[in-house]
Amino acid sequence: MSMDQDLYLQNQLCFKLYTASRLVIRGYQPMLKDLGITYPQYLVLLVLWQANEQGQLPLSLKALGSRLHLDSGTLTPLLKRMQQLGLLSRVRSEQDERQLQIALTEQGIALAPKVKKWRETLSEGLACQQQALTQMAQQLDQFIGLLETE
Amino acid sequence: MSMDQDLYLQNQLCFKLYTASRLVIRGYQPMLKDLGITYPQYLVLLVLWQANEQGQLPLSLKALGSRLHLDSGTLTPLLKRMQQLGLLSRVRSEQDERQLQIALTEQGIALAPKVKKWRETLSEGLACQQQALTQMAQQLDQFIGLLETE
DNA sequence: ATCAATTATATTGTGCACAATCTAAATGAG
DNA sequence: CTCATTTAGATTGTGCACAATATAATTGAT
Repeated sequence: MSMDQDLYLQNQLCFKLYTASRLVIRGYQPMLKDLGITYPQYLVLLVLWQANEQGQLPLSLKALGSRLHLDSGTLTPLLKRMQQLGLLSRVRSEQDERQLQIALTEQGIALAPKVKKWRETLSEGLACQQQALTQMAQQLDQFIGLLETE
Repeated sequence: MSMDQDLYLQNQLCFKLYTASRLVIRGYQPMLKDLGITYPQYLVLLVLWQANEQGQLPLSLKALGSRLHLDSGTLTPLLKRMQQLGLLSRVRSEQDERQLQIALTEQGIALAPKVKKWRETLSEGLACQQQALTQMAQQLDQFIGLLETE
């Protein structure tokens, strides 16, 4: 009847990641509610804001998906909802009609400064832990790197 | 037009957590497919296996939910599916009819040794990184602690 | 004892994730 | 050129997450 502690929930790295991720997303809810978007939609905007600043818009759905590690089954309906909200445009490429070109609208661009203000608030609660957070972020980068290349 | 790098996707701890979590879950798919369950169902089994070993079964839905940080909206349908699979039982408490008592069936108990075997395979790929993983696990524990008590 | 408040779970509705499959456009070897 | 192959997205179906609300059992103050 004995089972060793390999199978205890609290010893599982996968569970820690899953929990930490969900709790962090919960922390974003006040901001997301204010912006009228969801968390994955916020991640899409982060990609598009950076691409916009670097003159890389429009971005194909595939390019967006590879940055987020999400496929068309997830992104197609998500991007349609964001289009409905007026945050982005979805247009077929003329050179290659298979490709869907995603670009920001003025309304989508206009959310960036709001997020900047919210982030100043968000970070206060964790500011004292800055060094630990930086270290964890580095380790997560290494870890994700391992998983990506497998 | 300049936006500083606070809003770059790859600088967001939240995105790293979200990605790492999803990629790890993908790594579990071969095992989960073999067992015929999903990842959240696997986490439920981890809780129940440990509770069983410690003589704590049955567990109320609330007790299960507090360990997993999940509420009844998620767990009620999930546990019904696991009941359909024959992995656990759902019975109302006689002392307090509001409570739903969850217990393992023989079939649910029988999956544990299969998981043990799969875990030996899974860990091989990451074994060389053991120290880094342990350190990250500790940091995630601290981090989750911060988020839980807020 | 009674009823307002609390507690445990269920239900409803929205939005991801993701596997599996489908469609249509582009490519490339012959 | 032509047809098999590849590629980009869309679609379908299942199963979470979670907010909001509903329901029914229990508790507690009076």
